[in-house]
Amino acid sequence: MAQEDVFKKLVSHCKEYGFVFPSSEIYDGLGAVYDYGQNGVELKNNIKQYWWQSMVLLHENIVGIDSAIFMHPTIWKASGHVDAFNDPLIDNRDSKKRYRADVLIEDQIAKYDEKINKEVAKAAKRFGDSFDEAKYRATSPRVLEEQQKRDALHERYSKAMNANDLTELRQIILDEGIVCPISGTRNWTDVRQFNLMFATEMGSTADGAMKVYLRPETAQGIFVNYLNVQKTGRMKIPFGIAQIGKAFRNEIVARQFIFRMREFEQMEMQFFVRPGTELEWFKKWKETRLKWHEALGFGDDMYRYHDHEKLAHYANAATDIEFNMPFGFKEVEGIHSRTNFDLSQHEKYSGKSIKYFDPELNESYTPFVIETSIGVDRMFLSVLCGSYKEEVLENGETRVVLKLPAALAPVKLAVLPLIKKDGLPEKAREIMDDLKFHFNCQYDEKDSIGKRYRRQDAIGTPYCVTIDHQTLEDNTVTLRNRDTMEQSRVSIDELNGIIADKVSITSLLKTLQ
RNA sequence: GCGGAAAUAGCUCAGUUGGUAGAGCACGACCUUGCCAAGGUCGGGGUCGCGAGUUCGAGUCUCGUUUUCCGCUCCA
Repeated sequence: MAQEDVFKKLVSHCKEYGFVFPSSEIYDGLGAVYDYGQNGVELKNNIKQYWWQSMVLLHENIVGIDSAIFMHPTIWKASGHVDAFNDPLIDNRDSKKRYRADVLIEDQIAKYDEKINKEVAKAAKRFGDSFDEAKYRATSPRVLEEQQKRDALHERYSKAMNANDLTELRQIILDEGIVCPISGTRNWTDVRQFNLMFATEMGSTADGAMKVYLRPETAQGIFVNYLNVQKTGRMKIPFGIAQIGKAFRNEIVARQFIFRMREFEQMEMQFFVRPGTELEWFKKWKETRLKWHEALGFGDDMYRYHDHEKLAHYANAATDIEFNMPFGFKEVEGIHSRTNFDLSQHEKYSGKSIKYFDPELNESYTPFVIETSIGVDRMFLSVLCGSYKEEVLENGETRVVLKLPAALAPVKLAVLPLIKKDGLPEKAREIMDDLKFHFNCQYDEKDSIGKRYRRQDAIGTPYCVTIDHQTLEDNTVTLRNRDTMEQSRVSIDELNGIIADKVSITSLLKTLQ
């Protein structure tokens, strides 16, 4: 089966079995926004728990925070987010190329300047003047005409830019007869402002309301709090701060199911180190993070590093951990050496010193930062892609099974009375009432036993126990394994001991040590 | 954003030159059965994505629109 088909089936499977639903579906949906269903939320919570515990429990020098989604707007000026993504863009329908509208117009202004200079040069030659003299005295009708045109255009353009008038920008392009350098046509779309950040207003909208943004990344919440945490937690460098939270990006093109969403969740850890040691720590976190992924058991060949050659403005080293999705190797996690860019910027824009005093060196400095940043939703998708299997059984039938790592499975155990009479349901309920305190159990008495096993396979439940007539006599049940489909007879008293350890996050964490 | 394709029940799909909305699976109740998607009876569920237009009559034809998929483009 082609990989794309697998992906399509996986998307259907997610909806059919309560993992992921399109947002606002009964209103035709909302682009690139998805909701997690009853099984999806369990899987997602387990992923978050696995990450959080691997960071905060296993590292004495890493603590967590939970910062607000709204932050002071100047933070996004300091971080570079406001300037970096605020361009008016226009497309040419024939060449299908996209241009910055302001750049097109500025090029046009430059063309007028060229013309004017040419005319001036001619005049200079004619009258034996120097170029500057000629320019100063330029009075030829041609020069004046071009100058007027240029100045008019410049004024109109500045006005439009200041007013952020996109319709006017487009009109200027049309009026000036600007053509696409590739297609040579004037078949332009509307001008659109692409700002990556969602904005809203805080306070009364009547007047004096402050424009605030929904955070496009969680990292800044850590940076602006790092000194609070360091001081109140008596943290010594090197130390880290972890955070899980929602972030929002107004993506131009958001596709590929939950891979690129407009509202998404990040798990970020910013690690503060002494300047000069950052590349050592970068290397260490690269390795640590890959191990975390590999511990899930999907196979080490499903992952690879992708080192960045073109670095972001804040980084001096960067790599991605990619997972082999049905649509190719795709970034799931980024590990960046962010230098002291963010902290320095916040010092500059806030005017406050946020330097760390290093008691060992007896000096103050702005720490360097190693960031590990993973998309929860991408992680969720990679786990599902790695788990989704269609197996051909001995009898020739196919079963769909999610071979989820037991610690991540939404339901750990299904409790199934073989038939729904003769006191078997009552006995099953007794077992449920005992085990439900230890892990997530599901009771099912509907349909044949085989059908119920398959239903549990489809949501990735690692274990099923079946209560039969023998159970009433000797207090034993059959324990069925999802992956091997093998059954063994065990005592009810042993159940918790056998299952609890295998399905706990702790068991997964221990493999990291 | 551009181009192409698609949208009918929870899922997968059928629906003839325009003439009363269908199947399988899934779901609910009851009966039967009893360890890997069993059988029977009955039942619930769709203004055919949405909005116009043509027509006596539109799931079907036309236009618009929304959403999804595939390419391109974009993605500190």
